[in-house]
Parts: sequence; structure tokens; C-alpha cells
Amino acid sequence: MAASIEVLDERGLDKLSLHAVAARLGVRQPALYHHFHDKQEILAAVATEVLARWHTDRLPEPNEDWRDFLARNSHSLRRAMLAVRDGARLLVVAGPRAPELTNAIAQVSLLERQGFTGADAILAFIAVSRYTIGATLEQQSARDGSAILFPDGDLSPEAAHLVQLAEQVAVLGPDHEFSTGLNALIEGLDPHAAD
Amino acid sequence: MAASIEVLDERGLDKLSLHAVAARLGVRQPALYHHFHDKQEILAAVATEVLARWHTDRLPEPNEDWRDFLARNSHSLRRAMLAVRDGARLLVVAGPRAPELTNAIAQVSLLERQGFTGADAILAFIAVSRYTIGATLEQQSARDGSAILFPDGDLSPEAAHLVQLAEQVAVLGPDHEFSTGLNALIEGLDPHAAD
DNA sequence: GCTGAAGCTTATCATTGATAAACTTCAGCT
DNA sequence: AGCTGAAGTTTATCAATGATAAGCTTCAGC
Repeated sequence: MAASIEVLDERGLDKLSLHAVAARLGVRQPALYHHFHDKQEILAAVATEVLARWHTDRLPEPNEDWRDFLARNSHSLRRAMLAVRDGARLLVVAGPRAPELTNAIAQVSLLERQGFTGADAILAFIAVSRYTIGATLEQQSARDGSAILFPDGDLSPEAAHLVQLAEQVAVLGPDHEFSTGLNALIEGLDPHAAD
Repeated sequence: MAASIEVLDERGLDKLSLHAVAARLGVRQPALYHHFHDKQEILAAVATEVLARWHTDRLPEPNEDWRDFLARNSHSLRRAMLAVRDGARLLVVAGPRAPELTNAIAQVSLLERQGFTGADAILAFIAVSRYTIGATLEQQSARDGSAILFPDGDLSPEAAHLVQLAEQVAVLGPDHEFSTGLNALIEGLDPHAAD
């Protein structure tokens, strides 16, 4: 796992080859097949290891506000994805499909104690986790690939205005972008909101 | 593009090979390189084509409520991704990085006319689009891969409760899952919300 | 000192994205 | 009629990669 993460950081997910991992371990490529069934299984193990190392805030404090916990949990997941190159994509293609049971119980129970129905609690976790993954994925892809290009030819006044706004948003930074959406989502999930 | 989409639907993104596309066109694989620089460029063109075919609701009605438009736009993007196999992943790896200028102008302008600052309007679009991508991606991966497995051994009462809730959510269906999060996010973006 | 499992190696495959070099077709010009 | 060049295609060939088969070495445990 450690060797795989090193190779991942150096070459990126697309060029993460078993040969490179094996070489780093001082071993030949087929040796890996004595420990894993196929590449997919290796990637899954790497994804799990990344989460174990960096996604640390998974359990709510005893009487934590549900908003605080959802935000903390989401930022923790995001931190894990940003900790390694192509981390978000790695989680999408090889991440664990089912949540860990004991964590899920504590998490859902927290929301239920604060006014959520059970189903709404689950829907809330799903929504937040999907936003987190989507946002981090796009952000990380954009960072590693080419940055979004601002056209700079002759522009209509409206287009110029738009470009200026985009630059405004850009200087606020990716964390701000992420948090804005996350806070809006969490706010909107409030079961006590006035309809 | 049409041939590529057919192959994509039949074999999935991972097994979408240039050989297969060329075969469908009654042509040899290197012939494709006279029309595209590399595979990435082909995928980008396919992604653009998918959006052009199915992502139809991109422009706001003259005085449409911003909530309605954001929701309509998001559902339209989602529809496009669900229209082809692995559509969400395709968009992530090969989708256009920058939005179309004229559309973006009309969209941002709508939100500005309804109380958003320019920067907040852009942040709103970013948040919604990232949620849409993340949610559809997870949902489509889960559908095509193995469904989330409900453990069915001996469970603690809490675990049994959780499993029961998960089944409740499952019967509501993926569209409901998606809409719940989307509506919460849009609600939370309201610039006039009482703080 | 035998045995068998664990762990590794070499050899070998099929698939795949990509490149090089040559052949065919044909519109447009002289 | 005949030349020319561009467009589009073909065959041949690569290197990289994931995967499998068969055999060698080491060593714990009897």
C-alpha cells in the first residue's frame, strides 16, 4: 500500500502500473498476484488505506450539532482525497461501496436525536457525501489538468463581466468554493426549516 | 461519434477501444488518427455530443424563478449523463472544462436579477453542477457495479434498524435520492434566507 | 531429512494506444 | 489527357500493460 501510494503520487492514477509498484518493492510484477487477485483489488486496498490514514473525523462528538458534524465529516473526507494525487478519482473507481457499519450507526443516530427521521438522516448523509466527492473530483481534475481558461480576445461587455466574476471567484480559492456549496447544502437539509 | 456511443453502450467506458469503434465504422483502427489527435480527443468529442443530444435545458425562461431553473438545468445534465452507459464517468474524464459562454451569461444574469451578487451566482452554479455530477456518478457506478450489499448475518438491534432504513431509502428510488439533495442544496443557496 | 506451503521468478499472452510508411482516390489545374 | 497534391486509408510494427502458467527456492514442522 505504501509503495502504491508513492507511485500514485509520482505518476498519477492513469500511469499507476503494477510494474512500477513491484519495482518499488524490489520485486517482479507477477509477485503481486500472490497477494491480490487483480489490479482492482489492489486499488481498493489503496483507497481504503488512504481513507484510514487521512479521513479521521468519522465519529460525532456526544452532543455535537448535526450541522457541525456533517461539515466536519465532509471536510475530513475531502482532506483524504486531496492528500494523494488523483485521490478523488481513486475513491470513485475503487472506494469502498458500503459504509462501515459502526460508524454509520453512530452517525445516523446523531441526526435522529436532533429531529431527523431515519430515512431523512440517511438521505442527508448520501447527499453530503456525493457533493463532497463531486466537488473534490472536479476541483482536483481541474488543478491537475489545465486550469479553466479565461478567454482573452475581444469580448462583449456581458462576457467581460462574466470573466471578471470568474476571476473574483478564483481568488477566493477552492476551499471557499467548496465550503460555500457545502454550507448551503447542510443548511437546506435542516428538517426544522420553515417551509 | 454515433459509432463511439454505440460501442460505449455495449462495452462500457473501460472497454471502449479504438479498435472496436473503427470496426463498427468498417475501417481500421489507425484511420481514426486522421480525424483525431488521440483517444482523449475522441472521448472529448463524444462527451460533447452526449451533452448536445440530451442536455437540452440550458437556458432560463425569461422570468423563470432561479430555483426552478437551477433544478431544471441540473436534471437536464443528469438526464444526459444517464442516457449513455458510464455517462457520468465519461463527462468527468473528458467533459468540457469550460462552460459555453453565451449560456453562462444568460444563466448568471438570471440569478443576478433575483438578488444574487455576481460571485454568489457563479458559486451557486458551481455547487449545483458539482453535486449533480457527484450524485449521478455514484449512482451510476453503484447501478452498473454491484448494488450496495445489505449484510444479512446476525445483527445488533442498531444495525438491523440501519439496514431497515437503508431499504426504506432504496425503495424511494434513485430519483428521489437525487432530488432530495438537490432541493436542499438549492434551498440553502437562497441569498434572501433568514440568517 | 522429508514434505508442502508460501513466495518468488522467468517466460509468455492478448489487448491496446500510438506511429511510420506506403498505397489509393480524386479534385483541380495545365 | 495527364500531372500533382491532399485526404484518407491500409499494413506493419511498437511499447506498455494486466494477466496466466510453470517451475525454482526457502523454510517451518513433523
